[in-house]
Amino acid sequence: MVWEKELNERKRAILKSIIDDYVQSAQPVGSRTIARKHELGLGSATIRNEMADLEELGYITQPHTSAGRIPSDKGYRFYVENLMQIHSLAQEEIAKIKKAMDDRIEELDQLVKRASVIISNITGYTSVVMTPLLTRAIIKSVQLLVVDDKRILVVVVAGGGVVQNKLVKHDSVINEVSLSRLTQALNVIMVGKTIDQITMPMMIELQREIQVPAEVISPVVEAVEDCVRKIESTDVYLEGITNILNHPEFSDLLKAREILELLKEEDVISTLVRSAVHKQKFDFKIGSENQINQMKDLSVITTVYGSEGKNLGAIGVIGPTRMAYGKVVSAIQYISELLNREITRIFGDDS
Amino acid sequence: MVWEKELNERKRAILKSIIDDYVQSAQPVGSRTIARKHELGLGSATIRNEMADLEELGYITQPHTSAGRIPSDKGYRFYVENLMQIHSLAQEEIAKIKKAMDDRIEELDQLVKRASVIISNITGYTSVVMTPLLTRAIIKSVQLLVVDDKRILVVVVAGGGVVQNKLVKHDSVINEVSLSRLTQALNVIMVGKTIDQITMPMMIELQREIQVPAEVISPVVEAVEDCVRKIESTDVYLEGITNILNHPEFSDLLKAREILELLKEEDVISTLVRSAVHKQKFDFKIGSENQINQMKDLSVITTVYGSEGKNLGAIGVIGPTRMAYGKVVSAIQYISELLNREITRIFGDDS
DNA sequence: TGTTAGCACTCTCAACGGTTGAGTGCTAAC
DNA sequence: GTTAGCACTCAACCGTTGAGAGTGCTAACA
Repeated sequence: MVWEKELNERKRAILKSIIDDYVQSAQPVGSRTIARKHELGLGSATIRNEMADLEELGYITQPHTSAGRIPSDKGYRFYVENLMQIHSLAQEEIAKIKKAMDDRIEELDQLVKRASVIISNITGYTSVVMTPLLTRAIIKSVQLLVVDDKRILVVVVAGGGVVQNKLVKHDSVINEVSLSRLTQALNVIMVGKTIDQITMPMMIELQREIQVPAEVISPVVEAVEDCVRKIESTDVYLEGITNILNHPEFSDLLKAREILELLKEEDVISTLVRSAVHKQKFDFKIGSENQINQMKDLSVITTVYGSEGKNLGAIGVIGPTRMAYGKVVSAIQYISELLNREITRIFGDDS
Repeated sequence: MVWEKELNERKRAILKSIIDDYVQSAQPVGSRTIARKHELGLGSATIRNEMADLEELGYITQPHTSAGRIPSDKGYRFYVENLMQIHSLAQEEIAKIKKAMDDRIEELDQLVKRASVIISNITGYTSVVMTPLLTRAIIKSVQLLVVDDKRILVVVVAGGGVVQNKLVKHDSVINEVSLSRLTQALNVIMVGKTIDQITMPMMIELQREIQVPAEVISPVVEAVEDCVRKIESTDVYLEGITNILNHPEFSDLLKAREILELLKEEDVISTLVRSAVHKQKFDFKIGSENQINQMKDLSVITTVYGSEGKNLGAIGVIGPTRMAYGKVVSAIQYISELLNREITRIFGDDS
């Protein structure tokens, strides 16, 4: 915090007033407005002088001469680090969240998606969530179920009780007995291991020992791999994309569309959120701090979630730089805590 | 078709020209434009007279005096029923579709969603799809897998190889043997039946016979019911919602947002599409033919899909009334045929 | 030395009014 | 029945203008 010295109490108060006002009104805020609305006990001329200083220091800018001031990215940055008030959620909001989180969801992915929906609803911005990152999942059990004579359902259960399944189609005739033998053999080989601990020789061995045609074994093994891949993979979801349109900075349709197109680019959002998972606690990316040029008017706030000190993913919101940071932070905080509790509940005593 | 008598060849040609032009340009089209662009061998004054007639008959309207004409809903209706040309897709479009449909998907829901994505891509409109309606699904097998000592995975396979699973949590200790006994008993009761053929007495009987605590049985049975419900339930998905913004009629942000809000209302879309499933072939809902007031500038084109003469659901597009009907119809037709083929493949010889 | 009132100046925005151009309806001639 | 010609209408464009908000600067005051 090099800047801290730079700004005395009064400048801070004024900067805070400017930002609070601007966030609320979306209009450049002038000296008179501040003198009137916020009780700083100062005349507008004094504030004018201070504002000139703040502008020189780069915390605020003027869209044009004779307009009020708006915060710069640097201003917002200072705000979130030093000035922002995190007012706790309103009682009715808490009730709303609790209600939405009410039904017990046992699946991890469903759970985080639900949390994302709630954040989007409460904040009125677009929320973003990364599904749990379960690297090197340990296989706990593999099951094969006969669906019909042409199809087998492969079910893989991994550590933490995460389940994936996949249908495989084959053209051989296969009876229950040999299938259950295959199931057993697969379990012997795979249980307790991660997918990359399972080597080719093992599979060849398997193929040799079991009297099941290769046309069945190889798609089944592939399906197991697929399932593990799905378990280990993380996706990034956005909720409430159209909330973007609710904010006047995007009332220009061209801009709005540009943003919407951008948000559809999975990988952009993905890298954005993924970087957050290594941080602790809250991570702010304000305006041009996002490398991407089209995002220079957007901010991303994320926090990590997980269980027992282990980060599993990140969750947060995307909105205009002119965002109600305090409110958003408190919402994310509250919901991510609920989420953590739920994850601990279902993930529980498990590795 | 009462109207058919109303319009002679020339009026039809002019109406078609107006619509074709307007769909392409989004501008009211004047008599001179038609006289020039389309070779009808008529002067603009003649066309002017005919247009006056067409207006009186309600096929076209004038946004204001001294502007060109735009088609009315009645005009579009006549167009799709009598005038529209269905030009087959371009070679590259076919290639694109084939490529996108390339990977074999075995899950029904995934498949129709994929088809929806393709339609949205090809047409540039928002596509809508209703997932397969499998009423009174016949249970083909129920499996219970131990995930860990607190959780059981319930897997239900229904007719057509549709699979659903659900995790259930319980607090009892239960061993493999009694679980497999429960599995067997469940199968004896349920296989070959629909969910509403399974009665309370059966379950009580089950509970009495098997030495498995009620704390386990009842959540398991509930989970089975849940799975069946999920199998039988249909959802409606939209793809490419933001495509709406690509059309000038929604360049008014207020209008655009209204539409986007509307499309978020699941039940609106749901009832819209659901009504289509009882039709045969294509169904057009043009502008105010949609009962909902906010949809008076939107058209919905749907067709049914299914396997072997059995309708499973509907798929189509939502776009502005000023839509390239011909192109959309050909795209939907082509893709739904592909979809039908795939469904027949995976659904196959099954009830 | 810090604060403030006053004033001239700047810039946006909305309203106004004239002009342009596309398109119509009507009439009269072919 | 068809068409050329003409007067008329109306939205869109554009430059002008005045109001309003806000600034920077200066001079006076505590």
